[in-house]
Amino acid sequence: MANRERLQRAFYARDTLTVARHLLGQRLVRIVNGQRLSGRIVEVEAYIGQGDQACHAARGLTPRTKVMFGPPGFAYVYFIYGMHHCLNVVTEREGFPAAVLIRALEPLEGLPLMRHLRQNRPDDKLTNGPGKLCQALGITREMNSIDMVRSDVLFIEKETEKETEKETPVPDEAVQTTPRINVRGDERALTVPWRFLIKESPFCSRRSVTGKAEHP
DNA sequence: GAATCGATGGTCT
DNA sequence: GACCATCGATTCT
Repeated sequence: MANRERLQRAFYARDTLTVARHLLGQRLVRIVNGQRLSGRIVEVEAYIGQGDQACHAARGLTPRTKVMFGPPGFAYVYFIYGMHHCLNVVTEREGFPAAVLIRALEPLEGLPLMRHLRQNRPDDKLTNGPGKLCQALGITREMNSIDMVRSDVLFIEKETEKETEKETPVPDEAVQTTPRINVRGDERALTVPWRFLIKESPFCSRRSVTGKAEHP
């Protein structure tokens, strides 16, 4: 297999919505004991600055949110509900707290180990949620503040479409945006369409938001 | 399919 | 002591 190109600092050092949109289709890679575990990113959410009440950094710099105020391309991993971890990638310039939460993957490499880490749940439920994908890839708080541009254990590889050498492997027609899942805050935080997903992917955490289920 | 609820511990007031 | 960017089981329609 050819060596894939990794996403560089400049990719992350942009407007958070742009980064979120273009993370769709890219490949998240985790190396465990020399083994590759990876998945295609199919769902993300943007958390942007102190004006965003749903953003952990809304209340300013604390020990926990410190990474979000740092340079782009670093991992922000937090522990929640006493049992789950969630993975973000820091975006924008140093000093401006923002990040993209990785919410779901389509499993690509290392399925046997992922199944083991996920107690043999069905393949379409291995990584279809932010807590689940961290469990499947063995991502914990120990990886908080890792530089994903330089790390040998956690990084994102560029997926280029063979035919068209566009920046994104996912065309606009395949992308859907919705409000973010399970956030608290003011009206703006609850309604702003900062969740991005690949419409037809069966590996997203949910298909629509409090929406009527279209039934086929 | 949708709504409800318990588990469980770090973070911040 | 309240809150929580979740998950999975249970209990409904």
